[in-house]
Amino acid sequence: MKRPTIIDIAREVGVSKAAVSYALNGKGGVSPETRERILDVAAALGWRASTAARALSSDRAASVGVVLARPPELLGTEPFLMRLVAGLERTLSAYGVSLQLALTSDTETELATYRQWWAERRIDGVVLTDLRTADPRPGLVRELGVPAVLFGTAGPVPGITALRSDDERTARSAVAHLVELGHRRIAHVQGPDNLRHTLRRAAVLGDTAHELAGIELHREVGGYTEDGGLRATRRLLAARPRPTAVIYDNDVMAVAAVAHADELGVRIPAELSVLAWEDSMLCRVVRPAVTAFDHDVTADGAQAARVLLELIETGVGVDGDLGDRTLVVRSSTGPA
Amino acid sequence: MKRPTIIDIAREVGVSKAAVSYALNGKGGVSPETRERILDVAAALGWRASTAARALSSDRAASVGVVLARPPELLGTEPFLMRLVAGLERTLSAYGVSLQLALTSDTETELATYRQWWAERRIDGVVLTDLRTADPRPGLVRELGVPAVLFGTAGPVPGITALRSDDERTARSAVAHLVELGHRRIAHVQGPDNLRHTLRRAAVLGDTAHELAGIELHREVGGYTEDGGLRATRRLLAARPRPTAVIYDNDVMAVAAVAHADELGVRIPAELSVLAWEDSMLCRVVRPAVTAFDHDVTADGAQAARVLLELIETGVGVDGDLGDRTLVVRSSTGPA
DNA sequence: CTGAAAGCGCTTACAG
DNA sequence: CTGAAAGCGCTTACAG
Repeated sequence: MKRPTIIDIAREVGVSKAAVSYALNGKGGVSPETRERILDVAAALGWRASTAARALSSDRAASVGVVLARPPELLGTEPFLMRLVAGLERTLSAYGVSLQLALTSDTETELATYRQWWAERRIDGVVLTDLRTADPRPGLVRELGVPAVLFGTAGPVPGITALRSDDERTARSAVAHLVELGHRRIAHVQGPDNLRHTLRRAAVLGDTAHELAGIELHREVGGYTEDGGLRATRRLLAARPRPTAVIYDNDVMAVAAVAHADELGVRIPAELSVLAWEDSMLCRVVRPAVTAFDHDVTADGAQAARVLLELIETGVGVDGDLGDRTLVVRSSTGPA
Repeated sequence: MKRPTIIDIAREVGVSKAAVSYALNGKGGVSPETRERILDVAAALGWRASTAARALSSDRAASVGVVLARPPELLGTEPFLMRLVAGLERTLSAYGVSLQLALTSDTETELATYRQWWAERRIDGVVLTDLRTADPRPGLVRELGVPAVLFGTAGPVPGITALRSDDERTARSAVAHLVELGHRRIAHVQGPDNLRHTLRRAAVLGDTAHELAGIELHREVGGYTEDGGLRATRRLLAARPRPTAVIYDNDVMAVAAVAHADELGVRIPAELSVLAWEDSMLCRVVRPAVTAFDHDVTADGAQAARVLLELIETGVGVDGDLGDRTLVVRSSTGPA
């Protein structure tokens, strides 16, 4: 019941608590035999360093924070988020670092959370996702001096460690697939307009379509939600000439379109091919099943964790590249 | 950059740091004017108590832990988990308590995590989900003295605070719906055999079926996964006489059956009615859409957080009841 | 009502 | 290689 401290160990072994601390942390200043006895006693007592005490004296919280900023209705729906968290947590826990998780839907709260965590010395660093246009967060973490890793950016970000995702490659793969099927009127239903990577994708898709087939992309904003995706689809189906294929920025919007094809008055894929930027069980269970990009989110999360831990440890962050996406062709895409 | 401490405040205001501490914590021993000046200065400096220091002196980590023990492939798929986390986190953060999250797939690691968190004084309490048969966790938290709340039990658990879910009510609603449609051969595809609530549901469903229609339930173990659900469905379709309706313990298994009805060689609902114990977007987007039980997971999570915080604060935990489930009838259930 | 002091459990220069 | 000591930033009895 009473949790043991290094004083208990010191008493048991008959040395000073400093010696115990040195031994436990693998530093010099203790003879090999003494060290071994100390480690034995510590193990026997089930001792583990109090994070509070360690944090106070070494200024390390042994904890890393993530804020997921998503509208509540999407939190349970997008499998992506939980997989990312899983990847982060697995790696962090292997290094004895714990994960603090917060969920918010507005930027105000998110910023306040970072400030609070840092001021309370709860965390040693953060992972930032979903970089927005005019995003206040990079500025904030720079101001506070919080070690931060940006997850999934288009390119390097001044002063912050970034993990890039190769949107050009994905865009090329998506457009090539549709163009090969004969599509020339292609639309893109994007996520929220204030997310940088969604704008980036729109730009890259536009360029690629132009390059590969000399065509312009029709663009609609869907905002990631079922409802937004549905409304965007209605708008683009009303356009003349009407697109014959759509690239959706996530699984939720693409699947919403497929599930409501009847009400939308469109046959998929006969009249409209549907492709999703993100795969999940949703894409697999609707009919027709949705052609989508698979990728190893958990591995990406693990990489983010490693880069952040290194940044915290050494003070220098190394930019990296997230894993590539692979197109899984299913029945929702067909000849134009 | 330099994070302010109570010493900075004390110096600024011209009082002792004890006075600052009293004022900040709303205790007596400080005159109203002094208190106000202290609070003003603290706010101006952006001061927040170091959780490490506070934890060390008051033995409170201001943090609560949750371990989600699920096979990796289910982590991103079951929306339930993220919603539960969301409910917990919202409430905790309102009280300045943070959430430590760990994801594991085996009991060993899970137990080790609780031990470690407690030994390191990282948490003040835990929420336990998915109580298993012969579950070692209640014994462990009792042994360690960790305040714990059990989420979703059938009844009270000796020595631990429990939040009950009314499975009788849900079972009655499910069976009544199917019986009214004329079904007499009903099957139950349950979750993993080692989960106590899944066994409990099986028992309660069996009793209810007997009571309402004088029938026996066919039982299969599906294990919550797509694949397990599919295999269980194959088995029960091979039975003679064959069931005409199935109650699945979660959305994933029910939806897997609907999505693969063709391969299974069964028409839903004409030949087989399908009902899911848990609702999600998955149930809404497959065709036919799946009749399922909706409930407010986020509210349940919030309740768990409140009960746990109270237990930590006062030392006494008050058992409670989770919210009820409502049957959302869709197209996957029809006349026998 | 207020202040000086000890203590929470570690880490880490600093002398021996 | 080892030990005594200060310090991290709070809280809280304990005297005044």
